[in-house]
Amino acid sequence: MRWSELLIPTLKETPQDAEIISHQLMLRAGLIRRLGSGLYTYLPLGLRSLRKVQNIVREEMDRAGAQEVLMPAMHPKEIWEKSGRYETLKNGMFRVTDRQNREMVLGPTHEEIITDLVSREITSYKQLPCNFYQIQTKFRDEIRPRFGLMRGKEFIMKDAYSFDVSSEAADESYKKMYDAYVRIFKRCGLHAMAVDADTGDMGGSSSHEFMIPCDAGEDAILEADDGSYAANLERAEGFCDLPMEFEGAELALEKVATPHSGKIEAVANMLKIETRQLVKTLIYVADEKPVAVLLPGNRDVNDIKLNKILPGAELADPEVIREVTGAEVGFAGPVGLEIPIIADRSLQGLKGGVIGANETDAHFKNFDLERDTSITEFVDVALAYAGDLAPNGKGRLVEKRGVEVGHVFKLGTKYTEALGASFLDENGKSQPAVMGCYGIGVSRTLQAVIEQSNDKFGIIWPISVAPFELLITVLSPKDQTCMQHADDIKTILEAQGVDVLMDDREERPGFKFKDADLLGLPLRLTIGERGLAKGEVELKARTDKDFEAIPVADAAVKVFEKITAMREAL
RNA sequence: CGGAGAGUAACUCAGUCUGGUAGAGUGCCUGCUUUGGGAGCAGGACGUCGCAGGUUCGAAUCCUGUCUCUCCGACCA
Repeated sequence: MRWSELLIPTLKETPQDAEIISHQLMLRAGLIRRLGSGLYTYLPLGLRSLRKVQNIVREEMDRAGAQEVLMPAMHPKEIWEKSGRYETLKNGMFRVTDRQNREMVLGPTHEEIITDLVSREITSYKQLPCNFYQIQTKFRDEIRPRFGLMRGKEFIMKDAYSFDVSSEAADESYKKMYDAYVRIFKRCGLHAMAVDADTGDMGGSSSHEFMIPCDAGEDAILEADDGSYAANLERAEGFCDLPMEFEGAELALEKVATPHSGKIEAVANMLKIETRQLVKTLIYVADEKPVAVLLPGNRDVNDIKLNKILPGAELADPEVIREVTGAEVGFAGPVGLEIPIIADRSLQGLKGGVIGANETDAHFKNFDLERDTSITEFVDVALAYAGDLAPNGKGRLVEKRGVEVGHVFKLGTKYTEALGASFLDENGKSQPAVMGCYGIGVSRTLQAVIEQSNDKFGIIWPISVAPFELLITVLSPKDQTCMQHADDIKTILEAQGVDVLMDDREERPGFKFKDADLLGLPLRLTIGERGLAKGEVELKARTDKDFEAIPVADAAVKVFEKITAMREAL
């Protein structure tokens, strides 16, 4: 196509409201424009790249045996009530009413919808396994949309749903999708990593997120330095160094005065000890009953883990704490408490610790966890930190940031039971199908590509998702010979299936080169009078420093070779 | 929703403290010159100063309210 016939509004200056590099470049290269917070128009170039990502996704889904469907974006409220998610997701959904005053929601995801379909259409084990996917706009009333396409109120997602006869079979389907995801991100030119993740509102037993490591990422990841383990911080398990024995391990409990020291740091300073020698005792209320949660003094509670152990638990109010411990906030300790005590597993074997004395302005030292108290349960409830030992005992955890571009879940029978998606097995017995769901943020993936691949001049597109594969920069569009050569080469290459953009604008060369680098198409062919005088044109990859002069007669062949090689490299 | 900041030309911003003719650069239009890394000259078009109210002889500027956008936290592909 000709540049002069496309809307490619490049910007010399960086728009004010774009913070991260990929967002800035998407605006500057004329890929997208904002309508409102979290709402973007894809301009011709942006749409071309988006389509390429979609096609890669489509090819790999088809290859993995999934069938494409397209479900409505607008759903009756009732179907969401069946799964119970109308309540849990309420605030995150856009809700609308029709003229009959019927309540509808704009779909944030489609587990309920596909399961409803499957409950009607899939009735026999002979029809399983099956896997349906769609590529569609999703609507979520995000608390805070940000970073352009990274988090929008409306975004394009590929969502797939598998149904199987058993959880073993479901594991197979999960594996297939997992492998397809690895291929998809690789083909998009992304360096993705899969990490253990929390299932959140989706429910189910386990999940992996596909993360693109980059500093602008919204998620924190902990990865073992030998690469043997990686997890979202929300989910990560880490071990502090064991055993936890400190000075005074053999001595009896001894009360010490700690006036005005209701904070871990203050006590540690006063007693001249490390914070990890202290035991943090937090009083929670779950099911209207108080529970004590014990952690090393230098650790914090992972709310997600805690919520799994004590659903709905919230930190107790000061009055409750006074009632339970008989002391002001800050002096709680496990000795003498009459409520259940759960302890983080890293405290196992603690000797010589310091705890609150359940008395204002006093602590105990020489605390021995096994000797001095009885723990109801040891659990993993602490937030993991960089520097912890990985759960497999190999390697130390290192923190990274990442963009979540995909998430695969094993859902079990949560939705199939709620919506009655059961089938008859070989014995004529009715069973709920075992489900999995698999999402890719297609529009987010597109931006992640740019976030991961750019330099100070602009985008560096991987050829698989570049809006065009080749840019022909015609330096003298008014010169008939230049234009004729450019047109000929373009025609030949287009006939061979190469996506060609020809910069035929009447602009000065420097201006066009700057735009070329900003757009970042993988290969550039420069045709100018100066080169043509020697019968040459110039070929340069976006990643090359210098161009290569080639005879104009060989240009089309040479470009096709290069493009083919670039395609094959992905 | 809590915290921080910003709304003035298509874009980047000055002007607001200390009220008195609406500004610059970039971009856009016309012409001439120029033509291998964001050219030069000349001319030109473009503003309800986010919106509403108030104070004042007079408001972009002061006051009140309100809306929008961006950033930091909880949500998530």
